[in-house]
Amino acid sequence: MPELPEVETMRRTVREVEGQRVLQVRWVRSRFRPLVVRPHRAAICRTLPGRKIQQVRRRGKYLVLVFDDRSALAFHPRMTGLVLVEDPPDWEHLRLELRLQGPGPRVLRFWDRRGLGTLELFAPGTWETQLAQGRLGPDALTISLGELRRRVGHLRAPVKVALMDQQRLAGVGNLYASEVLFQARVPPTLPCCRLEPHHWRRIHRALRTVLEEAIRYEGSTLADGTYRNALNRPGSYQNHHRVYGRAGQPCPRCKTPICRIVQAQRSTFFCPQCQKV
DNA sequence: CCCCAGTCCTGCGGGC
DNA sequence: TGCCCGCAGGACTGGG
Repeated sequence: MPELPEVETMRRTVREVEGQRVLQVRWVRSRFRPLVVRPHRAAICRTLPGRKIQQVRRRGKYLVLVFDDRSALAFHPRMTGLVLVEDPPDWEHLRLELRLQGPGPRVLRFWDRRGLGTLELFAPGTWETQLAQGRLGPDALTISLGELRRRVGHLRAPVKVALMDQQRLAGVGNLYASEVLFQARVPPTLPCCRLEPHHWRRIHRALRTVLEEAIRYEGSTLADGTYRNALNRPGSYQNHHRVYGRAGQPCPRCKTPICRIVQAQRSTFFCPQCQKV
């Protein structure tokens, strides 16, 4: 579930590790399948100890620790992963601890209940070309209108499905795709290539307003309670969702019941009245 | 290039 | 009470 607003909130709350030095890498064994690590654990154990954490960055849904030798460690939380400097929700799903030295937090943890999250080490000076430019599209928070149209405007895919393609624009997942399209008053099923310029202007504006609003509320913590920022605090944007998870409830704009449909095997929520062509 | 279905994983809640 | 099943979905894979 962590999408751009949740990972950005993680970044802001984990920034106090900047300037700290890594003392030790500790892989936590459990009954669950081991954490997926690229290229492999030995490389991380060899590289990290002694390195100073220079910056904590975010790109799309990835959180990136950039070290003093320009090597970088990217956390990808996927569905249930958390990066924490406080105690985790439980101890049995703790996957990794970095022991830290310095005036700030003593430890940085990666916790993941479902184990879909990944960890990836990048050689010095390579993370931006490999991850940020290679694998991901421009960040959804800062993408320009022209770039948005150039990257998705020609597709026959439904606009909601296209907005979630991380190679085209990075950071929007299932929850915020529905919220953005409601805010933009664009039907989620409309093929990208049938959208008009005014649709793209509204989508571009809604990307900024919805994602920034969600960041202000520190992201969404759904009913399962999983999502927490690095200080183990839940978000509150779930109290401001207009359509996500609200099937059958009245649209906040026109009171028409919100619809739920399935697109690309995922739930989409929208208002059939407000979101018309 | 494009698009779709299947897969990974764990916890939870409904049905019986 | 216990068990089975479906569901949640990000990103990757393989097929057409």
